[in-house]
Amino acid sequence: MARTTLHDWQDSLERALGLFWRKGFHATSLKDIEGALDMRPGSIYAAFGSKGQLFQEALERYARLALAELERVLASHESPLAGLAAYLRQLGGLCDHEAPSRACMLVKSLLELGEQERVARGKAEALLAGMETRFIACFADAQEAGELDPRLDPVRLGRRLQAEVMGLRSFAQRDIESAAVHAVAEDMAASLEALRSSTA
Amino acid sequence: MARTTLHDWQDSLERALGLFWRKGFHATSLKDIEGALDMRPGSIYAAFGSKGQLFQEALERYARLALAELERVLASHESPLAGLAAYLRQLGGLCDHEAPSRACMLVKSLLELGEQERVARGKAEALLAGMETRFIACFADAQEAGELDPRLDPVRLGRRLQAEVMGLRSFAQRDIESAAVHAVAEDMAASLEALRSSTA
DNA sequence: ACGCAACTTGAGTGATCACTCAATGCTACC
DNA sequence: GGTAGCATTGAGTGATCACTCAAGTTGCGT
Repeated sequence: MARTTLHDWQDSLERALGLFWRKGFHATSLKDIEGALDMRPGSIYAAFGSKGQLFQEALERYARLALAELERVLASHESPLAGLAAYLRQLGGLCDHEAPSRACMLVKSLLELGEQERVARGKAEALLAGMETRFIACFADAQEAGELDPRLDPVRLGRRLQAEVMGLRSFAQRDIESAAVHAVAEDMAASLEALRSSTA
Repeated sequence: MARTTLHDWQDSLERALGLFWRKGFHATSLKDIEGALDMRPGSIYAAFGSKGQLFQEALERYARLALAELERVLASHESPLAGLAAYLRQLGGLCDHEAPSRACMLVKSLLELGEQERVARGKAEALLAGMETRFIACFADAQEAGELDPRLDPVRLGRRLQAEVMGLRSFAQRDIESAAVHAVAEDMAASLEALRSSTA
């Protein structure tokens, strides 16, 4: 029939994700994307539609990976609270690994995008809501397991945890010693563990 | 001698601050600024030098106002810990007032600016460090007043508080019910108050 | 071997970007 | 009232923006 595609869609998306995560939406130009994907404008538009649509695909991929990582950490711990605490402690190591940015791409997008980019902004909001939902489910699970006082509100705890993660990762974006980030993460994790019922 | 200035420098800066706070650095164009200040490019450049310098002036003004507000709340409470808790609870009302943005402009800038805007980014970092310093001083004061266990580390507590404020305000930027933000703020404030020494 | 169709190219689109500067307007002083 | 001199104007600068499309390239079915 026809010529085979030269570029792998997933791989191109991965490269674009790195760019957008590091530089944000507005500061990333099509020139940057052309360079990172080694593609010319025509191919990019044929594959992804527009800069905005490419950004949205990148957002979704980011959120999928972030949720998968959370699931991985949760699965490797015996209880929901222990899993969440481990997740926080792992975030304490943000400064120690190379990544496009230490801040959460969803938060960066939430703070950067305005009315002009309504659709992408809405996507970021929805993906953050998804993370919140997962956090809430963890606390509900902890209650079912008798790990958490049943009088506490999982929704409230989930939202607080999301705010703490947002704050921790934004704090890590500062030009600061790795130890400071580890310490903040440790304190947050300890607070979480302090919720554990003494009867559990 | 000469013609008197038509525009008030402080007032112009205030308008620019509102724009930058709401839309961020990249999404704010000189056209936007011309409109908000009712000034033509020549006047803007004569008064502020460049878009980047105007942004930096706005950042500094923002930080000065934010610090002043913190001082105001602290002064109106009898103890450092009570003041900080009140500050957090006040942030819970972010959704209830009209403001350019519910998120902190320093955090928005920290997450948005890259290597291209190194100077402005550095300024945002320095101003955040100033806020951190003030938080730390509060905890040190609380220890001197016997309000806080002297074995705790004020630096560590100050950083954790900054991360929580960053997170709370970023969370408030979500399209969410005001009550949810109030609840997160209340929980953070309660955690802070739980630090109070039983002997105080 | 060939021709079609899908993929890729890259010069070019108009719009908008931050910014400049010669001309003009205005006021304070003489 | 004249004028010295700063404030202001706004059309215009080259660069860059996101994006298009006709032409070229290539692999697959026949």
